[in-house]
Amino acid sequence: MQVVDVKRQVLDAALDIIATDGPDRLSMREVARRSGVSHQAPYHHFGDRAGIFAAIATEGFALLGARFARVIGTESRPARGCFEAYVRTAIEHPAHFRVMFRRDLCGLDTNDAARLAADEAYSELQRMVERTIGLPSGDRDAGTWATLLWATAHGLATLVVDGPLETKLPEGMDLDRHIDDVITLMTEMVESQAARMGLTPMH
Amino acid sequence: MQVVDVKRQVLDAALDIIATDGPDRLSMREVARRSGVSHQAPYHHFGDRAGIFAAIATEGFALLGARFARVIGTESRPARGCFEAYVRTAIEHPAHFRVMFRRDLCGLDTNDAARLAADEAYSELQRMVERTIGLPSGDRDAGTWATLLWATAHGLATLVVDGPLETKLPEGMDLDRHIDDVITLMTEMVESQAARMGLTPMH
DNA sequence: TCGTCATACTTGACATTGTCTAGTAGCCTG
DNA sequence: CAGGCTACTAGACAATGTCAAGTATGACGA
Repeated sequence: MQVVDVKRQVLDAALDIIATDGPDRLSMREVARRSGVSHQAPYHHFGDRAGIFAAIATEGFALLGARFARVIGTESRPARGCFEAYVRTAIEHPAHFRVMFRRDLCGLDTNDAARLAADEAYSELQRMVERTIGLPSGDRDAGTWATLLWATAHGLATLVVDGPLETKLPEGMDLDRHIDDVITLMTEMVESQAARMGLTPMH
Repeated sequence: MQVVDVKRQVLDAALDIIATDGPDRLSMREVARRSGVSHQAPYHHFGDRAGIFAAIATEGFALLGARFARVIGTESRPARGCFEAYVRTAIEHPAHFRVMFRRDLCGLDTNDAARLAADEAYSELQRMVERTIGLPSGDRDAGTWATLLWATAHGLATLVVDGPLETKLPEGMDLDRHIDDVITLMTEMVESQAARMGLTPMH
């Protein structure tokens, strides 16, 4: 029996480094040092550097997917819920978010677990879009809508997490409020455009 | 007189590495090797690793700014032109784009030249938004619109350049065509929403 | 013509890194 | 108690970012 869960501890140390210094500054030896184990212990659990990032990405996609699932169950306006889930996950778990879409870091092309988790979250997203827009997934336009909503949510989350938005904020303006305004505007547009196109989103 | 412009050559070698292997795999010694100079020559021109990234970011923002300026002069529907300029710059200069918004890489907070170029491009973007939406820059909503359009363009460009979009494409669908569809949909929505709000975008 | 000074490099050294190889200590199963 | 598995530790290696110190070349003022 182990006194502590080394694997979890290594992961948390990694998340800590990523959150403060960025993923590029993460070194295997540093996480080992912070976890109080030898410089090879992390390799045992994660294989290599990319393995740690893959594990973090997997965890991140699980968080996002769970949030989506919750929204589908409760939210009366899925478009709003969709945006909020995406952006809030990014804000609450910036270290995860910074890694999740970086294929170069976590070897998303070769790591099956990470790709599977990403696919899972994307399916959830697509289901949200179908609900929001009222188009069957087979429809050609469904893909266009999905990409548009995904791009907006992803762009907003990226701009917030990476920082450029904060510096461009009109003075005296609260960031959370601003994000809320943007989401509201987009939601309004999406809903009335869908209505104009004769689609029947479930409210 | 130098036979070749070492600085330019180093920059091109760096761009080449970034485009094929990603920014994280860029090593100072490798660019030096490819440029046929000593491992310290790049340091002379760029100070440190972040200096190379900052130079690339500066170049990227200049490219983007120039494209924006051109659109403002010619395009009759600025919203469309804005999106296309952003996304096409990203597609045509993926190595630049991958670096431009990575503060952690290029030390955007400390490097004045890079920040200046970014601000310049952002001002251009803001001017585009004002033209598109027909709101004076002082208006509280102008900031909301600016962020929304920026986020959508940025998200779309990111999803394209980083790859996830291509793998999620409906089968038999052309990527360029798909991007065009997404931009068309968003442009339509933006224009009719602006009209509904009683704004007078210049066409 | 000479000394000075800046520019554009080169060479050498050092600590730190990712990762390979080779262990070892404890536990479970037969 | 033998054999094998898990969870590590220890040592070594090439490659990296960067500091420090050198050198060659050209411009410029006295």
